Amino acid sequence: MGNSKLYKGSLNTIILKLLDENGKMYGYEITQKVKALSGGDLNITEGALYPALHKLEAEGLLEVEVAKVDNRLRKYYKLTESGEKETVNRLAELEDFIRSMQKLVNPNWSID
Amino acid sequence: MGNSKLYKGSLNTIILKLLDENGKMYGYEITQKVKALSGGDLNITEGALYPALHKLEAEGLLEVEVAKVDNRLRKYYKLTESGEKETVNRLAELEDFIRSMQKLVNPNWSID
DNA sequence: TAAATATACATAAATTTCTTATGCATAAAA
DNA sequence: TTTTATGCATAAGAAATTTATGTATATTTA
Repeated sequence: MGNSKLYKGSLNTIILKLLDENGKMYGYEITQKVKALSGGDLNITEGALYPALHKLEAEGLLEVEVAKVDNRLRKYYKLTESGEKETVNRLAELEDFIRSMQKLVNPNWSID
Repeated sequence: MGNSKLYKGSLNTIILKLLDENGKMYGYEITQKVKALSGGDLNITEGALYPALHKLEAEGLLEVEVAKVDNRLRKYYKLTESGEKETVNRLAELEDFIRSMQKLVNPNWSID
């Protein structure tokens, strides 16, 4: 990411969850969505995003569908069945992480 | 860490906050404290902890005091003045991260 | 009492994940 | 017509970690 607001490892979880919500998305679309949802706060760099997408695909969590729109290439990614299961795990891990951090660094925080 | 529950970058924040709460701690004590507070969920590996402590010290955020207890060496770390200020910043960043993840992956979570 | 575990530090090699810097190409806007 | 936006990609380097060791003393267990 362009700034220091995200912890390493969280990018994959973001990608998986966005795909889970939106069915299918292409790389550039993901960067814009993250920027929009975070109010311009978070910038996913291409150097981080594309390798991450390729790796998730190599792991069998995503599958690709190439399309040509306005004479420009797009690679639509969507979750595989295995990817959907893994998304559930990753989100649970994120919740665990947040709860752990809550206990460790701030007993005043909590998750609803 | 020995598990996949922690996002990279969070270790420093954990160390700073624990020292802020407990005044002074030594490395092994930190690993045990994290294990206890997380219910055995989180394991800080020595390979991650000691280099992190050395780096925080080199940055001037921690200072060391060596002690010998039961004929065994202990290195007590505590926050410097600069370390106390930085702890506030790191905790704020962690809050920002959690709020960002909340918006991105689960609109149902919130921080009190 | 010998062996295993706990306490306590440390570092080095490899891996993962990210940033920064490029590169290519087309479309739209200034 | 030059800049910005759209859209992909990779390579070099940095940062934080894992995994694998190494050393040493104290305590527990078989």
